[in-house]
Amino acid sequence: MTKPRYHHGDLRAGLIEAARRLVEAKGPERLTMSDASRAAGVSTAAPYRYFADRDALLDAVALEGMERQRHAMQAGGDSHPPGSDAAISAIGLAYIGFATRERGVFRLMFSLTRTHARHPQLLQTGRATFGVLLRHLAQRDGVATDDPSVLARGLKLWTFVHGLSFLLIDDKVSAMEIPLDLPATVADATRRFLRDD
Amino acid sequence: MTKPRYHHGDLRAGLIEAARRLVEAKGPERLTMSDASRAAGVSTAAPYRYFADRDALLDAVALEGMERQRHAMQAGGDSHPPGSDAAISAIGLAYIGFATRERGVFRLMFSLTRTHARHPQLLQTGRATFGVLLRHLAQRDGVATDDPSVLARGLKLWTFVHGLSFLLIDDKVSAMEIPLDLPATVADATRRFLRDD
DNA sequence: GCCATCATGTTAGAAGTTCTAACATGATCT
DNA sequence: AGATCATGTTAGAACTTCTAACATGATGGC
Repeated sequence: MTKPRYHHGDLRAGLIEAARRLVEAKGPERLTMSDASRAAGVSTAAPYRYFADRDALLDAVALEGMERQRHAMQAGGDSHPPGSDAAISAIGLAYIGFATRERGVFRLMFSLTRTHARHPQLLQTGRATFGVLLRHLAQRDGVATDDPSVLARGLKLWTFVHGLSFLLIDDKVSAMEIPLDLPATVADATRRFLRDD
Repeated sequence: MTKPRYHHGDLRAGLIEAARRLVEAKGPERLTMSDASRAAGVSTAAPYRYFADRDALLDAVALEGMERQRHAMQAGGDSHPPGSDAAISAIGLAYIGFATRERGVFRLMFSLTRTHARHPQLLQTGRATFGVLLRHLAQRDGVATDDPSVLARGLKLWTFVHGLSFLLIDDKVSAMEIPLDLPATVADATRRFLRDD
C-alpha cells in the first residue's frame, strides 16, 4: 500500500485523468472540482495551482480527448490504401467510434462555446484532426489539402459523421426505432459524397 | 408603469420565456434559477412552484424550442410540392436555420442526457419533428412512414443537417476556413442521399 | 550534512448556487 | 365579508467555486 504523501507526484495529470473519468460517468456539466479533487486524493483548493478555474480543467480534458480521437482516426486511415474509399470510411468510423465509446468527453469537446479565443491550442488540435481527413481526400485527387473541392468534400463527410455521432450518443437512433448498420451507413455516405456527379 | 403585483399572472410562461432568453444569451449551462427568477421579477424560490428543479425548467425551454423548430420545418416543407427534393431540402434548411438562430436552445435540446426516461413528452415531440421529414420521404416513394428505406433515408438526411447545425453553431466551419454555400450544400446532400444507386 | 527557499500542498472562509420549510398575501367563491 | 387555498416571500441548510493565508517537504548551495 502506498503511503499518503503530501506531494502528489503529478497532480496535473492525475486531475485530468480523474476529471475524464467523472465526465464520462456523470456528464461534463455534472463535474465538480470537489469531486475531481476527491478522486485525485487532494483538497479542493489544490487544483487551482494547475487550472485557473473549472473551465480550464475541462479544456484540458477536452484537449486530451481530441488528441486520442485524432490518433484513432489516423490509425483507421493508415490501415487502408491512402486516399481510398476504405481509408476515408475507416476515418469516419473511428470518429464515430470514439464518440460512442466516450460520450461524455466527446460531448465536452463540442460544448466549449467560444473556447477558441480562450484557448488557441484547442483550435490547433481541431485543425490537426480535420487534417487527417483532408490529407486522404487531397491524395485521392492529387491536389493540395486546402483545395476548395477537398474542403467542400471534407466538410460534408465531417458533417455526416459528426451528426451521426451526436444522434447515436443522444440515443436518437434508438428512440426513433431506426435500424442501423453503422459501417454500411458510413461507407454508403462516403461513396455518395465522393462520387463526381 | 405597471404596479408590482404579488401575483405574477402567468409565472410559468414568464419563467420559460426568461429562461429561454438567458439560455440564448449565456448558454444553457450558465443559466441559474436566480437569474431566471430575477428576470421574471420574482423571488428565487417562486419557480419551484412550477418546476421541480432547474433541469425541469430547462426541459420546458427545450420542449418549447422543439415545437418551434418543428413548425419551421413544417412551413418549409409546405412551401414546396409534397415529397419533392425542394421540400426535403427546405425542411433541412429550416432545421439548420433554427439551430443557427437559436444556438443556445438548440444546444439545450440535444444536451438533455437520458431525459426521455424522465420526460416522455420530449420523446414524443422529437418523434413528431422527425415525422415531418418522414412524411415527405414516404410520399415521395408512395410507401408508409415506417418503411425501412424511408427510415434509412430519413436518418441520413437528419444526420447531415444535424451535423451541419452543430458544426455551424460551434463555429467549426469558420474555424477551419471552409467556404460554404449553405442552401447549395443542403440541396446537394439531399440529392445525393435520395438517388437510388 | 544542514538549512534556506520555494513549489506544492492544506485549512478557512467569502460569495454564490439549488432547493426546502415555514410564513404571507390576495384572488375567488359562497 | 370572510374563509380558503393557490401563489408568492423570507430564512436557511447544504452545496458549489475560488481566494488568502499558512504548512510541508523536495531541492540545491554551502
